[in-house]
Amino acid sequence: MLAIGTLAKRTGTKVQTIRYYEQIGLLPEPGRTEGGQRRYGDADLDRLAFIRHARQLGFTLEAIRELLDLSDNPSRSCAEVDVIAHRQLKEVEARIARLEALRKELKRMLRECSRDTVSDCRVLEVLRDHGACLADHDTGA
Amino acid sequence: MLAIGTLAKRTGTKVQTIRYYEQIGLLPEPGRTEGGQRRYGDADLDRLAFIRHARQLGFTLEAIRELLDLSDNPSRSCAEVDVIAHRQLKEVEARIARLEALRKELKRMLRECSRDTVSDCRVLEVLRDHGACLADHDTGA
DNA sequence: CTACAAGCTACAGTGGGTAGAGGTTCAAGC
DNA sequence: GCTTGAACCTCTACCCACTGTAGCTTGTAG
Repeated sequence: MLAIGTLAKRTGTKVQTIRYYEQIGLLPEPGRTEGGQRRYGDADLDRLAFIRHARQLGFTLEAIRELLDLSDNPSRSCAEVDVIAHRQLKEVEARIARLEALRKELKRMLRECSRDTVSDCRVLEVLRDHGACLADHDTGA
Repeated sequence: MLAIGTLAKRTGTKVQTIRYYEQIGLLPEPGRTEGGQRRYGDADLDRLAFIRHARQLGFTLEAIRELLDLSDNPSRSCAEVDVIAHRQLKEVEARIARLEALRKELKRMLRECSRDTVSDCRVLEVLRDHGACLADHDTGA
């Protein structure tokens, strides 16, 4: 049986984060020593490793909750997992597209900057006047 | 003079967000009607437009605060603005790189999925076992 | 003059944790 | 068996950048 600190080290998680996952019901309540300290088994280790890995791939805790539910029911269709992973892929791709647009505009701003005084700084000018901006980020909320 | 709702519409900002910006000192306290309602002028409109545009480019409110300070002192060196914009560019590029790695791994997972039952789902398998993962995301905290 | 949209303040909640205060327990060394 | 101190416990508050709600007041069009 592992103490919380050992589990933390093994999975590269902060101790507080483990308690947080327990609090929101992502990890089951573990057994306790007589003194009230948490003790974990191998199943907990696996589950936490799964969570951390999914987090590293950018899945939200809600998505991870779904994945864990599916994982606990081995007979259910893999298609449901597929849907979640696809959704995540789409989101990652959307974020990349958005960031690429930002990158482009930032580079353009910097390239055109005369590097003199603020009064004729191209960067500030672009920020002031959206019309001078070529990026296709939306002006709406 | 504009009421807060009009200013909100003109800049594509939520009313609450404008009040929030005032609260944290990003927008100056505007004049008020006798009844206590905020009224804004053109300077406020420009300042808020600047803030929103910088937000769309991913600048943090702290960075925007710095940019606004610089913008208010036209004689200062443009180089300081340059530093902030460069910092932002680096951050955007780092985030893109990270997301590209995630995208690659997600695609690989999905490509290899047999689409049968959960018990032999490749996606879950990869999540379970980091060793099966090719992505170079760090395993540490 | 009345209706009601739009404004006001104050506070709570979001996601995904992180940090600290103040107290208790475990395990190793003597 | 006793002491020490690292690691544990709970509880609360904080981070960013907002967003939403409750309960009330003000402005304006008809």
